[in-house]
Amino acid sequence: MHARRPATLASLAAELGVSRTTVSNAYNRPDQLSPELRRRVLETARRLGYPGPDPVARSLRTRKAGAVGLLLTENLSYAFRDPAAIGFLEGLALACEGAGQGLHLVPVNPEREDVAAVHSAGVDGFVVYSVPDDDPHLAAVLSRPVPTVVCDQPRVDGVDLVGIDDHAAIAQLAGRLITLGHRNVGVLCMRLARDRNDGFASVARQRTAHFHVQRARLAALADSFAAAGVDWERVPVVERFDHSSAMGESAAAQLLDANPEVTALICTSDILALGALAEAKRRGLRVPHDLTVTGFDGIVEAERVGLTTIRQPVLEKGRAAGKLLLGAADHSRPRHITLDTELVLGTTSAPPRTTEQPWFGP
Amino acid sequence: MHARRPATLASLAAELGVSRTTVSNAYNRPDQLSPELRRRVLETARRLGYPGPDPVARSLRTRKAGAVGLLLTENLSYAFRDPAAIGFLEGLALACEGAGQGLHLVPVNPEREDVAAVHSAGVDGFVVYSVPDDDPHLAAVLSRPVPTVVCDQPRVDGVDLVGIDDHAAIAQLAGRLITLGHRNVGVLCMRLARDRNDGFASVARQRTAHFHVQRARLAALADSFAAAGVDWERVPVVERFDHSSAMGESAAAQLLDANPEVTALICTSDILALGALAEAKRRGLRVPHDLTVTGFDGIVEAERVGLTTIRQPVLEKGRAAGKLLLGAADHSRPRHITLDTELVLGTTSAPPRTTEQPWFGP
DNA sequence: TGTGCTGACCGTAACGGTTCAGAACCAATT
DNA sequence: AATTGGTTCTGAACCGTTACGGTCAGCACA
Repeated sequence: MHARRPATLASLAAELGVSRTTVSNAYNRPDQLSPELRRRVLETARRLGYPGPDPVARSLRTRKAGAVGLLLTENLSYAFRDPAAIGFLEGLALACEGAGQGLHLVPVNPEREDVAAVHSAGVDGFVVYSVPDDDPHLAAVLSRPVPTVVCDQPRVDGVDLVGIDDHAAIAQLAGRLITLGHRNVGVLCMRLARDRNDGFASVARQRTAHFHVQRARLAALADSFAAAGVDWERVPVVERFDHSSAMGESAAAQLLDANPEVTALICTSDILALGALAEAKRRGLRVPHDLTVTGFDGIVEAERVGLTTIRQPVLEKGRAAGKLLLGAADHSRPRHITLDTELVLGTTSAPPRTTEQPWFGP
Repeated sequence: MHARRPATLASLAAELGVSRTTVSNAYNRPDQLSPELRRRVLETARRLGYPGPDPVARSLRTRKAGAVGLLLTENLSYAFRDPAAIGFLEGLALACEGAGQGLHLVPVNPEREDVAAVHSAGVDGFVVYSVPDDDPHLAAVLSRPVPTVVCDQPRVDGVDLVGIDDHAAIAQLAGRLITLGHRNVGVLCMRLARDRNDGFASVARQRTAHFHVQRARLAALADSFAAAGVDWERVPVVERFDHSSAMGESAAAQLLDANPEVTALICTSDILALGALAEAKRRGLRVPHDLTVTGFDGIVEAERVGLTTIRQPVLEKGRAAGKLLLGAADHSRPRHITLDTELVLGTTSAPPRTTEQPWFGP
C-alpha cells in the first residue's frame, strides 16, 4: 500500500496506531514495551518493507556517526598502494573494529584545495595521517567540532598526537654511515611541500619543508653530517612528488648523474630505496661495494632484500592513533605518544669504495 | 558569547539578522546572495567558530551521504592484510575518488551476527565483497533502500554483480594438471561456511558451501577430475577458516600426513599456496619435482616465487564494482560484469614423480 | 483506603539543515 | 502607467529519528 514513498518510522507508527516512540523503542530498547507489541511492530515493519531506523536521522539525533574519518595527503587509493600506509591502516582498523566503529576514508586530491569532502564526512572523529603543516584539509578537520588525532605531524595545539622521533632515528643511521667512512652522500626524499618539485631541493626548501617528517629527517641528516665535517650545502638532495619505486629510480638516476662521487644514497623511505637499488643495478653498481643504499620504514619488501633501514612500528602507530581517538574519555589535555624505532643493519651498507677517485674527470 | 553550545546555522542567522536560508546559500549557492552579504556571513561564522553546515543534518535533508559502504566477510583489518583484498580495495578506492565519494568500511565480526553496524552506516550504496550466501550482514544490506553491488557472489535478484568465471578459470588449471599426468591430487581451500571447520571437508560440505567462490572452484575441480577418471570422493580437501599463509602451511601438513601419495596440491588461493610451499620446503619436498603446487589470484608475492596460478584482475574488479555503483543512472535492471582471468604457468607445476610408488607401505 | 511502585506507552521538542514558492525591490522595456 | 525581468532575501515545510519528561492502569502492601 505504501508503495511510493518508502516506509518511515512515523508511517509505521500510524499504521499500527501507536506512537513513534514505541516503534523506536521496538528497535532500540526492547525492554520498554511488551514482547507482544514488539512482535507486531517488527512484523508490520516487514510487511511494509520498513528497513529499520534511518541511520542518518539517528546520527543527527544521537550525535554519533559510528565511524572515524581518516584523512591522508594522498589520493584515496594510495592508502592501499603504499605498504607503510597499509600497515598504519591495518592498525587503525584493528582499533576501530575493537570499538565497533567504522572507518571512513575521506577522498581528497593532494593537488586540489577542495575541502568539501572533509566537511561532508559524517564521522565522530578524525585521524590525520602525515599531511603538510599548511594543508587546507587539515585546517578543515580542525575546524570540525570532533576529536582529532594526528600522526607524523608536528604538535598542533590541543590535538592528540602519535609519532616517532624522526630526528633521533635517522641520526642513528647517519652516525652509522659516518662511522663506516661515508662523506660523499646523497639524499632521496619524498615530497617536501604541496607544490610539485621533482628535482634537487635547496637547503632553504629543506628547512621550510611543509611535511614534518621529511623536514625532521633532513634536519637530522644535516646536523649529523655537519658535525662530521661535511658541508651540507654541497650534499645533493633530490625530491620526488609522487611516492613510488619508479620515482626512487628516477631520483637516484638524477642524483648519480650529477654527483657520481656519491658513495651512499640515503633515502627517506624504503620505497624510494627500493627504486634506488633498481637504478644501481641498472648501472652495474654493486651494492654495497660500489654504493651504499639505506631506507626508512622497515616494510617487508625492504626486509626481503636486506635493506639497511630504520624500522618503525607502523601497525602499532595506527592502533595507537585509533585507541587514542576512541578510548579516550579524557580529552581535556592533549596526549602525545612517541613510539620506538630500530636501526636494521642489512646488506646494503658497507664502507665506501677505497679506490682513488671517481672514474669521471676533475 | 556562544561559548557553550557550538554555533549552528540558525544561531548564525539570528546573530546576523538574516534568514537561515540565506546562511545556507552563503555556503551552498554563492550566486544566490550579494557578495557583500556573503562576506559578512562567512566572517561572522569565523568569529563565532561555526564550522559550516553539519554534514549529518545535510545528509538527512539531501538524502546523500557522500560515501559508499564496503561490507566484507572478515574483520575490518583483514582488508589491509590480504593482498587480494587490498587490490580490490585499491580499485574501489580509485572509483570512489574519481567520483568524490568516501569509502566507509563497515566493521563486522565474521563469527557474530551483529548487523547493527550495517544498519548504522550512513552511505549511499554498498559494495559487498565475497560474503557467504546466507550471511545476515548481506541480508541487512539488501534490506537497506540503497543500491548495492556484490562481488564474487552468486546472483542475487535485482542486484548488480561483478565477478569472474571461477568455474572456467580453475577448470583450465585442472586441465593442465591432468595433461601433466596428475591423478593423485589434494585441495586446500578457504572457509566454506560460517561455522568453523579446520580440517577435511566432505563432498557434501563442498557441495553446500556457503561461499560461492569456493563452491564454484571445488565443483569445477570435481567435474574436471571426474571427467579424467578420478574418483572425487577419494580426493582429500582440507579447509581452513582463517585465511593466512600459516593456515596454508598447517593445511598442507594435515593433507600430506594423511595422503602422502598426493602429487599435486591445488590451493584455492595464492596465500594458501604460499603456505603450502613453505610446508613442502620444511618437509624436504622439492617443488615441482616431488610436489606440484598451484594457487589462485595472481598476487605479486606469488608471481615473485613463480607460482602456477590463475591471475584475476582484482584491482579491475574493485574499480568495476565502484563504477557500477556510482556511475549508474539506470538501476532498472541489474547488470552483471564478468572479468577475464588468465592461467599463469609458473615453476611450481610439473609432471608427477615417475618413481614407482610412495615410500610408505600399504 | 491510601500509598508507592512498576510496566507500558505517549506527546512534544529538538537535532541542524535544505528547498521551494514567493515577496520586495529596482531597472528597463513597452 | 503598466509590464517584464532579474536579483536578493524570506517563511514555512520537511528530512526521519530519539531524548526527555511525562501519564495511566494495575497491583502489592500496610
